[in-house]
Amino acid sequence: MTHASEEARPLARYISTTIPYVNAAPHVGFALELVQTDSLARYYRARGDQVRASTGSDDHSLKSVRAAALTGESVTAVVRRNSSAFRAQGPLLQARFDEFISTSGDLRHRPSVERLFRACKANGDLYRRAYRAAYCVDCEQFYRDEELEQGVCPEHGRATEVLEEENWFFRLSRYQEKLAAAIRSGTIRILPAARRQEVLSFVERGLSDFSVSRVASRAHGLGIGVPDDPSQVVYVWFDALANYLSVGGYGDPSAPCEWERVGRRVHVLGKGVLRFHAVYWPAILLSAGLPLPDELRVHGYLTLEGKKIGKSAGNAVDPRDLVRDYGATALRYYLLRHIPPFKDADFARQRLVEAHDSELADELGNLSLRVTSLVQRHLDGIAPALGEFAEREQQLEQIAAGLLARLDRHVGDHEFDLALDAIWELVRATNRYIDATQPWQLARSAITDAALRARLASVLAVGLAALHVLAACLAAFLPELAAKLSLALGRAVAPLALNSTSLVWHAPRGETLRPPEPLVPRIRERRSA
RNA sequence: GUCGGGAUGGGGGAGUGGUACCCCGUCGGGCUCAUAACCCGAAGGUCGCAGGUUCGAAUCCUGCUCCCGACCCCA
Repeated sequence: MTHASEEARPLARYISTTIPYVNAAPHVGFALELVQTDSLARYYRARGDQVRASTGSDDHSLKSVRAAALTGESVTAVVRRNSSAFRAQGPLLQARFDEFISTSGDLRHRPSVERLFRACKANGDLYRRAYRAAYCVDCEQFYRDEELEQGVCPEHGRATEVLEEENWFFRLSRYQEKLAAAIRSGTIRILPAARRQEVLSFVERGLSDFSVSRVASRAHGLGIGVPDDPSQVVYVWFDALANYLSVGGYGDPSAPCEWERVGRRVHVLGKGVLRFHAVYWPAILLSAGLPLPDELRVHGYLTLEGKKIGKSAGNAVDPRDLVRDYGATALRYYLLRHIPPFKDADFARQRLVEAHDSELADELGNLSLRVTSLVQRHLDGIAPALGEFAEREQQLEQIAAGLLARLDRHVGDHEFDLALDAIWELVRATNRYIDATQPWQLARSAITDAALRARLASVLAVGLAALHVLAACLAAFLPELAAKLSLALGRAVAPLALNSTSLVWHAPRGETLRPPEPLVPRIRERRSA
């Protein structure tokens, strides 16, 4: 056995969320992105890939300055508080990230931004240019003429003044052809296809250079200084996008960073920041001589009970409240199965509760309980071995065995709703199988009939095998529930590997089941008559 | 204004050429192992409107109506 080749498996996937501004606490919209991204990461880990999943916070936005001004806090206090609130989102939602990049707090970030800036500059893509535009002192930002109402700031209704300053600009125009080609060819795969078209037509309409720095004196101490030009700070978007490099150690030039080594680079993002990820970011990477992202998965936005959500709109619901009221599993389930992955949709608590109760509790939870109860009562709680497969068993086996290919396809296409639909076909088929075989009837005659006794054991073994398959499949999406199901079936941990969904593969092995109890208690008790 | 998305039975969603599908809800039945859960069946849709292509369209084309979004920022 050679020693040198015994390296760790190569990193197959880097998967990221965007890093949100921290001018306010997190809301459900970002929870959607976290849960989608986490499910993706967990799924590929279960399939045997080495995965690095990252999230973080963008601490250098001037919006935080305004948020602080409103409450009278210091900017650093606002940033620190909200950044840690975002950091807590992962554990809250059972979303497991390997990295959390805080752009102000993570020591790897600044050198990464600096190196990226220098790389673009060395390639001749950064230049200084005068910028002259209307400026609102209250907003502390520039406006284009068409955004103003007769020279008056739309936010504050006060007259703007014309200001001129020098900024660094990025030669985006130079990359138009390469970007168009990369997007058209699928080198950068953009999901859904409609978003790809959108970006493509934007690129083909012509790209103009964009500013990548601001005057430092107006930055309120936020941001990263432009290398060799202390009068400027790096523009917040250039800064924020670089977080995807910081994760992999790009700031340290002594070794190739992960971004360069990883098999696939996958970004999950909201439609509002598509342009930054599909145009500016790839152009910056091209300039710096770094590989392009491989996939951009663009989700839609949520409304909340029909109303627009916004960190600034004030109606944001704290995901902590949702988890407190319904549990992380219910929230994840609703977001994954009932929010279409790419489209705008309405988040409605009532539908969350209905989905949880009828699908998780009634269909899946009850299935688990009825099977384990039968095993407990008639087989002393010891999982029996599989017997001969007749037609019914073969039908169920077919559904189970075909599941993995469907999951691969749907997760590959970011269709979490369809992935869960596919899993639920097995849930429903297994309920039907139990109804059709009527193990409780078999048990009645089994006392005197050895053949029926064997048949009973076999039926319940099939039921248990199906539950094991379900636990394995659900681990990526509902990790806590999957673990609980595994435990109920007598296996200590949730299955990590998802190599097969065949019932035979997952056949019980004599485990001693736990005393049966409801797997998923209903949120809303249904008690009538 | 420019660009884009959507309109499917009471509610929410699938469905890009071949008898319209899933979940909830409603009604009826079965079962009784189970969280009054599970299973079966039924009612309910001219798939926004009008044309067109086609042997055949929710699905392709044209026009129209309505809703929403993006174009400054936003997950």
